[in-house]
Amino acid sequence: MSASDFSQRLLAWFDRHGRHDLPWQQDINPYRVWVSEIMLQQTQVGTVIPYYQRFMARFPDVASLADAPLDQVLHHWSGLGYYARARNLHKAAQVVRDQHGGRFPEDIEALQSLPGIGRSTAGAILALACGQRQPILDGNVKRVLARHRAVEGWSGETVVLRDLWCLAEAHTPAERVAEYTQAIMDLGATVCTRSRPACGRCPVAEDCRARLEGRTGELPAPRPKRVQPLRETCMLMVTTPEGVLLEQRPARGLWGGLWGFPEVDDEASALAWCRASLGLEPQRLEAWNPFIHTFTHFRLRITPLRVSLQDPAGCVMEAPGRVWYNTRTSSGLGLAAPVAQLLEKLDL
DNA sequence: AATTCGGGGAC
DNA sequence: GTCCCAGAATT
Repeated sequence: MSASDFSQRLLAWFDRHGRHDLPWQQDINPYRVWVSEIMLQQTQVGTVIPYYQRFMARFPDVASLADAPLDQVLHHWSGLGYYARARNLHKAAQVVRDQHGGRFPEDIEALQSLPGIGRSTAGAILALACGQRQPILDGNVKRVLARHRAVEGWSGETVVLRDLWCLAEAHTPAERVAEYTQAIMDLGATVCTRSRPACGRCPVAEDCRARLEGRTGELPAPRPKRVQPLRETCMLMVTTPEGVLLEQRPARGLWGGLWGFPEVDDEASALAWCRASLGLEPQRLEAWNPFIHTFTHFRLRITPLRVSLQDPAGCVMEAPGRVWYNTRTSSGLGLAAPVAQLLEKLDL
């Protein structure tokens, strides 16, 4: 069975059963495809759609994104996770503005040199928005190809990834490449699903090795398990009539560039923090129930500690990277999910 | 080559 | 609860 036959069957299937009404499939241009691809990295379509619509309403083109403050970009990203994506998106928009005359480079190498754009995202932009024959290799394509050709091993291993890229390259057609690219992703998302694939509706089932060998349940191979470490932190919620204290986190690392509560190790450190950073001795420290926040690679046990200051006189209010957050006056800040959660409960 | 980046949907 | 999603950058 030839590669061209594979793409032909996918295209015929796509015409009838593919998705044609996703937001980023309307008014297609490199910018709109780019933003969608970044948001969709490690994030499901259903989660992305409302974020995408808000983001495009506020930043309709690359110029508006490049000219916007990073805080606003992070604000529109709040809750989506992987915040380096938003920082890179903003930075890349400025590179496009300053070094490419405000137009997206249509060259795979130039595209890949932009922050946040790797091989698959560059290929997706050029295939979907420019009609260039470029392969992609996202989670959907990996799953479809690994099953169809019975590729053994986890795609996190270099050799497996190399094999999958070769297959992706070989299967990508010269004609109708944009539709093919959408087709193989749609197939992975709606038919060749991770669990219980609908092989009865698959256009390439007849020569799918995983199906023929009854191995759809074991291909593609899952990533090896690892025990998730448990870390602990206390989030200090200092409230005054003016609002609650938030600090901006360092640009790099976890929740980079977002605003959050000051974090300390324990209650003793909390008292020390108040003395050192606010210049006062808190009368009362109210510990809320701890809760667990789960990340991809560890779990975080968060103990909220509330310090209520009725009269903040004598307190150090102003400092760089510090705001007194209040739902009436503060908005447009990027907040990590558990911080947003706690702010809701504080009900300022 | 292995680790680090979030949050939520699906099961 | 587990797994992983339209991955890329960093070490």
